[in-house]
Amino acid sequence: MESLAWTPWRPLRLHTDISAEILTEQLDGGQSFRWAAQPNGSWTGVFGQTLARLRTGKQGLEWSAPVADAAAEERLCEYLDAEGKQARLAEALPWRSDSVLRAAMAANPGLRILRQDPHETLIGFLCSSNKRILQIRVMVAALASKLGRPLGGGFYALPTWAVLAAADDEILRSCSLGYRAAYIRETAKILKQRPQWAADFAKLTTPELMATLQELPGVGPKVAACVTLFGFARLESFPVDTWVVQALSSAYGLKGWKPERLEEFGRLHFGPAAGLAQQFIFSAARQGVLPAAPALETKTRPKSRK
DNA sequence: GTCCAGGATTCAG
DNA sequence: CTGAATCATGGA
Repeated sequence: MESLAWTPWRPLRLHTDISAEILTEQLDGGQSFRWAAQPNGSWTGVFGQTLARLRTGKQGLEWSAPVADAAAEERLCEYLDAEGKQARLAEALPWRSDSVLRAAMAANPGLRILRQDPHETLIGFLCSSNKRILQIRVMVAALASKLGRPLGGGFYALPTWAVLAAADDEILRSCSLGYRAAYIRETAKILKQRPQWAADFAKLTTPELMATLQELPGVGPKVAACVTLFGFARLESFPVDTWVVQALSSAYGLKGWKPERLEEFGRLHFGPAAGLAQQFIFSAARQGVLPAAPALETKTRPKSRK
């Protein structure tokens, strides 16, 4: 393996500083599947064509990148919302009147949506159906290392649609994709014909973008919502997965609601940054720190405790 | 061996 | 149209 020259660690000034725990939640909490924790506690990952390292030090967030990549810092600032666009959106969420959201935000203060590349987001969530986050990361890592462009140090960018469309069946199968291999393959066949797909899609309104994404094989309502949220920075998009269904059912008392109706509830209740609220609730639910529904709304005896 | 996983698609009613 | 079965794979 070729050795790679890294820049020294340097501070990355964020509008809202984040702790080591929040950094972990952002990089490894199901938004991106491209970051790996190193033994020394730092993170190494790829976003777009950029390879970088991140860690939290005494001065706050610190970064390092291959010395050859002069644009890495600027890309990291965009990726991590260093400017703080989401701080204002988070403040405007209805946490004052919503104790569940307030608890979820308090559990992960400063948590933000990563500003990801559409291509990597679509590949990641095409792999996501019926899989755990850890396994999705393994699948995506295999696609990168077997078919992607080397970035040095044993790291790889994700393969292009053209490469994926032409990839040998054995290679795809060896990535543990299961039935999702067909999703990747068929979507690749379509998108390799239009290299400007991401720029074209970015011009669409969010409802149009959602509908257009769902024309792709393997993209349903939830995957489309994740791609619009994480890959196209549509903060109003509200993905409803199994965790959100469970969380809205138990914490908001919306029992038996179907995903489509829960998505509408999320967008109406949380507003322009519903996707950011969703990420707080998703993370809190996975961490098991989401409060239960108020006793008034539960029909069973309110006093039964374990 | 059984069950389930940041769901989507296909099929039955 | 809605709801259930099916999909391939790995880990608990």
